[in-house]
Amino acid sequence: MAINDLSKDLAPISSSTMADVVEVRLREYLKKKSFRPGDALPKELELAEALDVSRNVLREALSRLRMLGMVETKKKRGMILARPDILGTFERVLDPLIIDKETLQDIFELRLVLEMGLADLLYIRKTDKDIAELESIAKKEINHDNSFRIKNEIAFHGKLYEMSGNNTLKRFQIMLLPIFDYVVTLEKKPTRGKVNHMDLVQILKTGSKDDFKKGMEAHLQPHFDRLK
Amino acid sequence: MAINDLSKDLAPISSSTMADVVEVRLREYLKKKSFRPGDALPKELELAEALDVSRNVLREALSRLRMLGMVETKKKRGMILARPDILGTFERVLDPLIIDKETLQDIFELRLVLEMGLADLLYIRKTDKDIAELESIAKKEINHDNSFRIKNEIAFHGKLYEMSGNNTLKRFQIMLLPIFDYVVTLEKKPTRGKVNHMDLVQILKTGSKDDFKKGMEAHLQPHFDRLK
DNA sequence: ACTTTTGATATGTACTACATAAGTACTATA
DNA sequence: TATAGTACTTATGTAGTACATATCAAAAGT
Repeated sequence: MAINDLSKDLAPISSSTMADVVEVRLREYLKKKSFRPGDALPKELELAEALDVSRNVLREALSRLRMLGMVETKKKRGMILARPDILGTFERVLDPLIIDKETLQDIFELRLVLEMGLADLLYIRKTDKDIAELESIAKKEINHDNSFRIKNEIAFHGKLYEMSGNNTLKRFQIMLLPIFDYVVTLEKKPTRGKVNHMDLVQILKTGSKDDFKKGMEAHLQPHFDRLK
Repeated sequence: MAINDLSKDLAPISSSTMADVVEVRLREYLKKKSFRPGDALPKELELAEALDVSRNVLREALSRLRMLGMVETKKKRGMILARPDILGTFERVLDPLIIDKETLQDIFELRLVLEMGLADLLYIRKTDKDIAELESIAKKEINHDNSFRIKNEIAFHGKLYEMSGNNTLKRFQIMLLPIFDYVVTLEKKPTRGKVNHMDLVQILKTGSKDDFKKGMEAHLQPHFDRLK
């Protein structure tokens, strides 16, 4: 970790290419001029000239901003500022095979934290219709083989996030899921909490928020037991 | 006219540029060949030729992967696969001024969820030393003006995340903080829960995990009250 | 007044050329 | 023989030119 910090502090000296600089400068420029989404930006040639770089370099920087969704370009109309999809960029680097072991573990824990903290939103926003849907999901997992149960596990918890009424949160957890599964399958022991999905549904129907928190804790207990 | 409208509806098919395609192809390629971080990649010219695009286009795509930290390049050595910093990319688009209102609200809630779910990790990993540090932070906020209290608020909750022993989580919340503050300051009413920081420290010292969860809930209650 | 055509223009793509840094091989000297 | 130094090679970084393509705008024709 100390090494990590060090490399972060010292790296930029050699690693700053023109495209890197231009990317930063452009970002500063967009912020400073406080463009609003939809506003038109100067032409490539004007920007390149103003920054005193080739159009090539400028386009490499623009390509990054385009990927992030910060700008959009059309053939004649030019460039306009756009709203980046904050999770879309995240998704691109979320590959279990690339992420280092510590971070994988961190993400595994992160999802546990989310799951545990979900109760408050749930009890503010849950509806009878939601609970009915959740119940039908939970019912399906009875009398099915293991591979089905995994899919259903995803559906169940996904529905929980959906019930939170927070779309960003839901998308976030969907992205985290492969990582979570990856870590879970690394440890081969099949985990089964004392509280199952149907129990949780029952609590949601008639129980208090505290009941649900305790239920979820019991449901996830096998995962927590592995932490140290 | 109907045909015209139709073509408008169907247009987006061709809206991907070469750089977009190459970016995807490269990512697939890296995945398929299951390169490990540190492995050397083919030269730009070879890649460009294989993909049948100009070096320009290839470099625009590479520029994106470089930004994400997926590849690193050195002058003669060529390119190597690297570990992307999954949060670094996130940070780039996390600007309250760009994000739309709904997402801002989502992120606000996301942080509340994290905060509420933190207890389990905390009670697995907290140490006396941590608690002592947390207490000293909490003590400082007595007899100070409001601007100081905000800074201290950040320090206190930051320390909580640190105590979770999850570095990714801590960095994540640091990035979320400006958004959180932004939303909080939008609603001008100064919020103050029934449980303050010193109370939370006391609970951490002598109370149970459940006590802490209830304490945190009371601490954040003013925020939850605003949700609907 | 409406449609068609034409022209202007900004981005997308390709190609060339050279600078620069970094590895490699070869040579000279102790 | 070992070492240091030098020249060469090579891959990326940057600049510049040229042309394709799509789209907006205005002129032209009905």
